[in-house]
This record gives sequence, C-alpha cells and structure tokens, in this order.
Amino acid sequence: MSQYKEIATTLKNRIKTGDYETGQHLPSQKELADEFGTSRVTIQKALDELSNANLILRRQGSGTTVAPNSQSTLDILSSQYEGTTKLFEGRNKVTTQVLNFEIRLPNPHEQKRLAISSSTPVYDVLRLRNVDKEPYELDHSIMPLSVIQNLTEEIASGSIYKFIESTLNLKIGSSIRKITADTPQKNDQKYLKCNHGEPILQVSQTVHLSDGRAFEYSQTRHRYDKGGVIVINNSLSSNSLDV
Amino acid sequence: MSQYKEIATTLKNRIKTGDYETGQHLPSQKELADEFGTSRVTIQKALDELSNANLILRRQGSGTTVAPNSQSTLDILSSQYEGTTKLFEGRNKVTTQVLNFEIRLPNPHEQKRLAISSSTPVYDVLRLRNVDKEPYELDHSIMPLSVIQNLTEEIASGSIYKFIESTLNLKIGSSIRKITADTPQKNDQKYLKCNHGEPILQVSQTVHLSDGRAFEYSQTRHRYDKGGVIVINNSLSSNSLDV
DNA sequence: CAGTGGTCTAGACCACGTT
DNA sequence: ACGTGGTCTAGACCACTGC
Repeated sequence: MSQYKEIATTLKNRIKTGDYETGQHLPSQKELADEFGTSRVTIQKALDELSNANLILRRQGSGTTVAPNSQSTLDILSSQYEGTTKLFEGRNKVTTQVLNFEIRLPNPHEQKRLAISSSTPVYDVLRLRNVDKEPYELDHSIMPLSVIQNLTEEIASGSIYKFIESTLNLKIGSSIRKITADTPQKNDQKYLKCNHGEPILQVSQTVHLSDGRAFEYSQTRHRYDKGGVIVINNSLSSNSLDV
Repeated sequence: MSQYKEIATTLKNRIKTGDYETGQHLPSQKELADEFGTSRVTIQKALDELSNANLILRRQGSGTTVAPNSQSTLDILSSQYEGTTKLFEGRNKVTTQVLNFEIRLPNPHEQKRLAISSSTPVYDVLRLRNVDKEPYELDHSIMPLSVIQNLTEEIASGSIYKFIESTLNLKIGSSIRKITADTPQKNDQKYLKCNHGEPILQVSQTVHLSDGRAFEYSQTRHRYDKGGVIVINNSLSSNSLDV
C-alpha cells in the first residue's frame, strides 16, 4: 500500500474514533508532514482522498476542518455499494433464490449496453433476494462470457461480486446507473408481493471493470417501501443528473 | 485559472472534438509535459481531473486511453445538476409557478437536516416546474435565512441556484440525496396530474456550500414517466448506496 | 504580518506490461 | 530491456485568512 493511502486511512480512523472532532481543525499540512515523516505533497495526496470522500473541508488561509456529516459519510463509505450481500453483511440474513439461469446470445439493447457483438454469449440470471425472509429485490443481470467465466447457478445463489473480485481476481471500476419509478409488473406481483398501485423503484446499471470492459448490465426492482438510493455528490465529480 | 485545470480543459476538449478518439491512447505523460512545457506532476494532476470524471483509463505499464462512453459522460458533465433551469436551458421552455412562499421557524426534522437551531427562520417555498407547458416536478425547498438572504417570490419563479451563485456569490459544494418511489398524494394529483396508481419518483436532498454550511433541504417529486436520476460512480469516490 | 492551503518544479525510484 | 504510469522528495512561490 502506498504511503499516502496509509496516511489517508490513518486520518480516516482518527475522524471515525473522534480523535479529530467534527468541525474542528486538523493539524496543518506541515505538522502532518512532520508527524508522518514525509513531504507536504504526500500529505496533500492523502487529504485529497478525504476531500473526495467529503470527510474534510479545506480552506485556503484558514485551514482544514472535519466536515459536518463526517460520521454519516463514514457509515455510507463503510458499506459501499458492492452488491446486496455485502450491504447487509452481519446485520441481516440475506438469502437468494435463482429463478432463471441460462446462457444465450444478447439482444441489440444488451449488445449496446455491454459493448459486445451479437455473437458473444451472455449469462442471463434472474434472482430474488430476500432480507430476513422478506422479499427485498428482484434482480435481472446480463453478463458477457467474454469477461465473466465459469459462473454457476450455485455461485449466483451467493454473491456474484465476491466471485468476480476474489475468485476471478478482477477489479471493479465505474458504473452508470439510472434510477426510475415504475408500476408493478407480473413478476413484481408474483415475487415481490406487490399489489396493484404499489410502486416499484428500479435501478438499471452498467458496471465496468477497472480496465474499462463492461461486465454487467442489470435491472434491479425494489418494493417502494423497502427501496431507496442514497447519492453523495461533490463539486469535484458532480456525477448525478435528473432527466 | 491554475495551469493543471487549463490543461485538463484542453484535454477534455480534445476528447469532445474527437481529437483523441474513444479507446485510443493519449500521448504519454512525458510527451504531454513537453507539449505544455510543464512538469510531469502537473500533467498528472490534469489527468486526475479527467480520471475523476471517468473520461480516461490509466493503466500502469500500458498507458492512458480514452474511456468507453466518454462522449455520453461529456453530455452528462455539460449539464451537471445545478437545478432544473440549467438542465433544460436552450432546449426546452421551463416555467415555474410559486405555489407557496413564506418565512417561518423550522420543525425538528428540518433543524436536523440543515444543522440549525429552532430559532433560525427558514424560507419555505413550494414550486411547480413545467417543461414545455407540461407539469414536470413539484419542488418543496427549505432554506435558512442565516445563509440565504433577500430571496423573493420573483426570484423563486426563476432559478434559485443562479441567484445563489451569481447574486449572493456563494459557491455550491456537496449534496446528499435519497431517491425513493412513492404513491401519489393529494398535491401530486392536483399539480402533477397523477392518477391513482401512477407512481412518484421522489428526490430528498440536503445541499451544502463549499464552506460546509447546509443551505437547502428539499423534496422534489416527479411523475414516473418524466423522472429518473442518472448516477455515475467511480471507485475513487464510490458515492451511491442502496438502502 | 504570520500562518494556512494551492500550485509547481526537476529529478528520482518503483511497479507494471509489452516486446 | 524499455516505456508506461505511480509515488515521493525538498524546496519554492502564490493566494487567501485572520490577527
């Protein structure tokens, strides 16, 4: 691990433990450089990490302070979006029912979203995730075999993300998601136990590896009383758009 | 404007105009440093900007390439979320009806979201935004007078964001948003012309200035057939969470 | 004016991919 | 082996804030 990342982790922990309190000043960059026995530029790279995560506010002339909401931001960071399995890990019981698992050729829409040709086969996986035995989300994922291999129904009944990161040793990069509301369809009524008039929150996303290859196009549908997406935006990477 | 930001803008333009094509290599950092007559570190800071915006992919050993989707990412960046007025600027006609405009004291929920005391008065503004004469969104904003002053009903019928940035000369910083689906309420039926069974997409957000002060807590409700939120995530600032 | 963060340099070494 | 991007240094100057 690089020095500036180690320092960033240390500083994050100091905020988490209240060593640096919300609203209070951090030591100056020069003091931190002395403490960690490094240069000011390295401290600045560490502070960049905290700044990107919205944990600190830097003001030229007056110093660096711990951001308001730093504690709730830390909560969100600690359960970063890496699939439903990780989100609920330890707190709730997640079970997954694989409703469909097949390999087929992609339709034109999927070809476009995944940037693959019509001859590249894809996994088509439909899963129902339950949290504490209550239906939580209905997930339909398309993954190209050119990127993801050796996926089985058994793996799909656990965490596909863990399989990709740990077993295939691939690094997940950026994603683009569109969040919309919709009326319940037949499958929503059947599996999520939605009645007529009970809205669905749908998240459509394409997820990429860090090398830029798209590895998943999915549509996830939530009951409106169990769904919701939280987005944190900073001026640096203003990354959310209402359409 | 600092040198690295100028260079970042130049490089973004080269991607926009197709000078650097999607998937193709950029010149190496050394070549760029020579071209711009600067050091490699400055080029790297410029590339950080593009990387944060998901416009490029950097691979140790093999070089920097223009990201897939760079063109659609540019589209999104060019209409960053700065209020509905800016989003539709030039393309559609946005009109705003101010349905309620008052100054009052905040309730406990609003006090918490805006981090203000019970004695700090707030503006309470309810607005209906129409795009091309069709109802688009119903927006309920709470803003503390300790931050925003001299707001009038006339200003509210235009763009409050432009007023804050241009007239008050304040800089907008981070925001935190929660996106949910909901059933239509009385106001939705009245103003957004929703029927029973037509879902609402709701965005609740708290927006901060760059100095960390919260200046707006709002709830915006969209017709399900005219709403949607797009979110771009990168590993750097993974900033979205399903709850 | 003193102290803070922001920018920039010239050069060094390392980690990684490709050939 | 070579070229790429990643990290790091020691020092400099600038911009801004607050006393």
